[in-house]
Amino acid sequence: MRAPKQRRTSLKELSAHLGLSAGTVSRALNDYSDISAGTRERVRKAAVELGYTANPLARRLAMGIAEAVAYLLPERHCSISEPFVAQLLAGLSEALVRRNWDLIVIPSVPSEDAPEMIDRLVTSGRVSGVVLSRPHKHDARIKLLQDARFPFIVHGRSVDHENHAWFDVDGTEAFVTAVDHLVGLGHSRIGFIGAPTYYMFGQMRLDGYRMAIRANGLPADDGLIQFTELSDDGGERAAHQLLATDNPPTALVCATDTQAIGALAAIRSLGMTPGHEVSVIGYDGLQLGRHTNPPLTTMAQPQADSGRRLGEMLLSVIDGGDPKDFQELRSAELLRRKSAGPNISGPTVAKTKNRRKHT
Amino acid sequence: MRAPKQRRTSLKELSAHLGLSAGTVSRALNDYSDISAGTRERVRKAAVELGYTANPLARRLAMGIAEAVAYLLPERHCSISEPFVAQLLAGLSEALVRRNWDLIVIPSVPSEDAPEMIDRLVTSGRVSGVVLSRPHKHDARIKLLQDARFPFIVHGRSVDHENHAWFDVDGTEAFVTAVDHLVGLGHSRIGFIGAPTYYMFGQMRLDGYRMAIRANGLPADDGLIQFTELSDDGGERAAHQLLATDNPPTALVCATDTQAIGALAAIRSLGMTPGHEVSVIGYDGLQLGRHTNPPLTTMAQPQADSGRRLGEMLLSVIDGGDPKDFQELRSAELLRRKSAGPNISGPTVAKTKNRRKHT
DNA sequence: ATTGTCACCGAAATCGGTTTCGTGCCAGCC
DNA sequence: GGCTGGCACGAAACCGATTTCGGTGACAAT
Repeated sequence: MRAPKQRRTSLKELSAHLGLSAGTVSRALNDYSDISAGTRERVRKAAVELGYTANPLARRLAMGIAEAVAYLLPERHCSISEPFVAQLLAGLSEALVRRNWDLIVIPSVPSEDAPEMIDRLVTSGRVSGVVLSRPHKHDARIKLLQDARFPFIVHGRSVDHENHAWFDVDGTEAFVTAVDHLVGLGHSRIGFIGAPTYYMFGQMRLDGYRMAIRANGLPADDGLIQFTELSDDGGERAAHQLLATDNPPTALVCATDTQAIGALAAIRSLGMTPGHEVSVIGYDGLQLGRHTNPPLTTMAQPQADSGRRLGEMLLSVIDGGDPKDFQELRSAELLRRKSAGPNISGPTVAKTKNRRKHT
Repeated sequence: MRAPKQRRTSLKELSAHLGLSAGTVSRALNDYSDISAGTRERVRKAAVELGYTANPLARRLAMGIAEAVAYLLPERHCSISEPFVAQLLAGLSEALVRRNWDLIVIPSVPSEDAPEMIDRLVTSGRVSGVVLSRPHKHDARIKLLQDARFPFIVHGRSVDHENHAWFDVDGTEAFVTAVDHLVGLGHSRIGFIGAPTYYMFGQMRLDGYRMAIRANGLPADDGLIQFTELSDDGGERAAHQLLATDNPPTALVCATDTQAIGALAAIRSLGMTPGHEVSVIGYDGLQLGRHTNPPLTTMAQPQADSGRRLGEMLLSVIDGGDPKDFQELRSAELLRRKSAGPNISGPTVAKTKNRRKHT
């Protein structure tokens, strides 16, 4: 009833206003060399006066460029890692907005539908690139995108990460650091609460744990390892399992902070004090960890600008860069709070010397 | 080097393959009545065989419909509420994908840039609707969208919510419930840790608190009210402030769960036990609250399907529905865990009878 | 046999841009 | 003066669809 929907000025109107042809105006605005400096400026001025900007839909169709990239939402049961999603999207969209590109969000689909989803994405022409996160070790989506020769970048890695662009934090290194820290505190029975190993990050964090256990000359005991879902509930259950054995660990490293928070609760519920009888180290660097009981020692990910970097790198790949040139590995760093303390139990190591389950 | 980029089949190719004109094929696929049933089926079949789907960019241009909506990311310092963003986006995109519409994410901008941002969104033609969240009481973006007569829906409300579509949880009611619960537990000095009141949700939760205080015949004491940022740090600081007075509250209600978690930490750091000496009720229903120390009693939001509802309602508005017909209010419900217990301190009420700070 | 109707489809305009190609004009040069 | 060569711009094709309009053939009516 009030102001009508703002009508945008079209190229045709602008060119009529200037007494020029549409093609000329278009070339003037796009810095073609066959336009005189005079008219170029005249066109520029008129464009801002009339508030002209090219209709993105028309331009995208004409140029055959989507000017948009897709972000594939992680699976729903990864939901606890969601605090990062918003940060990531903010960074991503900021990187894209500089080119006036759009970021479109694609809901996750059951893995059997992945081929169809990728195909739609690739052939529809809606997007010129894809960001995918939380990759599986053998991720069907990655293969499909590679086969289609479609630009993409992975937040994380896959077993085939030699051949694609990615941005990741070194989870293996982080768990070596975490275990080393606990060993330095006198712990020798260190449990591992892990994520499903079909996730690449789950595997790598496990690798780091195992490497560090061996490097420190500790016995490998699969009884100290529990895989569980990515939630506080999962962490709590796993911690209960590990602590209920006859020779329980004195320290736990967890694949995520939320699991670690569940582990803290489990320890308290057994009448023990986390960071005293049983130490806990998480992974993520959640802000919330500052106010858990006790404050959570954790491997903090440097992910302030990961979204922006992912965006920039993907744009480079879309521009024709070799994906192999865009692989970036960051390090997590130990954030010492209060949940990891010195081992106060006696030297139980000897007891376990020759004790091994499976294998 | 392997398979070339999948070329999509165009309408022209499909029509050539069929020996029909492009227009006819298009109308056949779009159920025009002037196409014989025979050819319609023939076209349908050929379309699936050749894997034809209309190029979205071309269709959008031709029809003048963006087939996409924008989600405006909340401001960065709202970051702690981010766990919800991913859920919301998942729901939203699922609602849109049924129509084959896209969800595009717009980074937040400083409020002085809001007019330009909204203008670009409205005139660019990239989107046919907007979802905005965490609205301010007087939100410039809302006014701009209204003036432009552009379809939008608000996740939350504004002072002008009579006149636009929205989806919200009743924060006022929730805080009445929370305060009533505490009063029922014998508390009479109940503190409030709030969000900035330029946010509509901040104001409404405060309103609920004040209403319930008055309704229970308790003295209004602004010394029991602290506004702070939406984080655990903010909650901790605010709780410290409130508990450091000579006549501290025996219970706290917090505008968000993260603030409440900070408050729990503050109480512990003062040597007291949350849920015993001082009770705490949060708001959100974060999963993590199950494993705080003690488990956090909270007003749980029913937001499993809020994203989907927002999407559906926005689509209805875009389809020409009256925004006033699409306003939906949900209720939060009290989730009793362990952080709110009976008042164990003496009847300190009398002492405060005539004590009032600021007015 | 001519006309009118209806069912069905082709041709062409359109959406709003980009890009290729061609052309008029003027300067330079022999 | 005529020829060449740029410079600067216009005309038109094109991107890949949708939609309007008009036309053809069959068939019934007169």
